[in-house]
Amino acid sequence: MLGTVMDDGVEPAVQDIALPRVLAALADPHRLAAVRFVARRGESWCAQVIEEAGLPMTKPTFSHHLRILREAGIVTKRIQGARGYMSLRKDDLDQRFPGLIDSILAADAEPVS
Amino acid sequence: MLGTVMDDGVEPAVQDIALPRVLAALADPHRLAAVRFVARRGESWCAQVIEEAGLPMTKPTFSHHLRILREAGIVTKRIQGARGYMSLRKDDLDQRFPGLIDSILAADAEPVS
DNA sequence: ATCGAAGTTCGATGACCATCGAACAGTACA
DNA sequence: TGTACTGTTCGATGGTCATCGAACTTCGAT
Repeated sequence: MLGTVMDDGVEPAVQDIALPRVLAALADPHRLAAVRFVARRGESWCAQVIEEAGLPMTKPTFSHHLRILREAGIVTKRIQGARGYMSLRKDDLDQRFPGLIDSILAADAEPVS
Repeated sequence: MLGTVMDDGVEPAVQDIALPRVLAALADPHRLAAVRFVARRGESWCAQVIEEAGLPMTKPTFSHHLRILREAGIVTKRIQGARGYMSLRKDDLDQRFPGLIDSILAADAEPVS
């Protein structure tokens, strides 16, 4: 059925992923760097992304960005123990917007300020 | 040479087109609708885009959006007579980010509010 | 139970942005 | 030479966003 929401109402279903929201989410260099990181390294937890991707921000700020990426339908979150693991929804994005994520990830990564 | 600016210093050279700026420019539904219009109809002047694309905004606001699209390297402007004609920089965008524009334009267009 | 670690939520703040009306600068035409 | 049209520039305004510190919750380990 259309319009179905996920468990906690944050992550949209595949058919509800909206292009402007995806583009807005990826337009932020820090969020783009985070997405690049999980695309290359696979499922990662928050502190790992912040540190190893070199994101110049605190945990509250990253939590804010994570929410935007989830609400856009770009990443999904899985909780295990005390950690929250995030991963790229590649199949869903490919189904909704074929070629979009690949062309974005193929672009040269700019250094995060 | 790298870093070269265009005639009026607004439109970037091909190698200076930056991905976050392109994504931010296309993240606005009104700008995306304008880009879709010129991609489908070819070179068009401002009043034509506003009216025929059904953009709910005044001329000053469209001029603002046009500037952002030009600064992002998405469209170019040509002045003839009293009119300013805008067109999509498809070849430059394809060279810089292969497949990006095609995947965006291939997505279903959402009605402009 | 206690302590530390992982993330989230909650204001608050400063910056940026979309929007408009008014005024302006060109161009075309009568 | 006016007159009408095209589009830009200039404040001003209301809204959204990225950022942080502080406080909180949950989990794991001691």
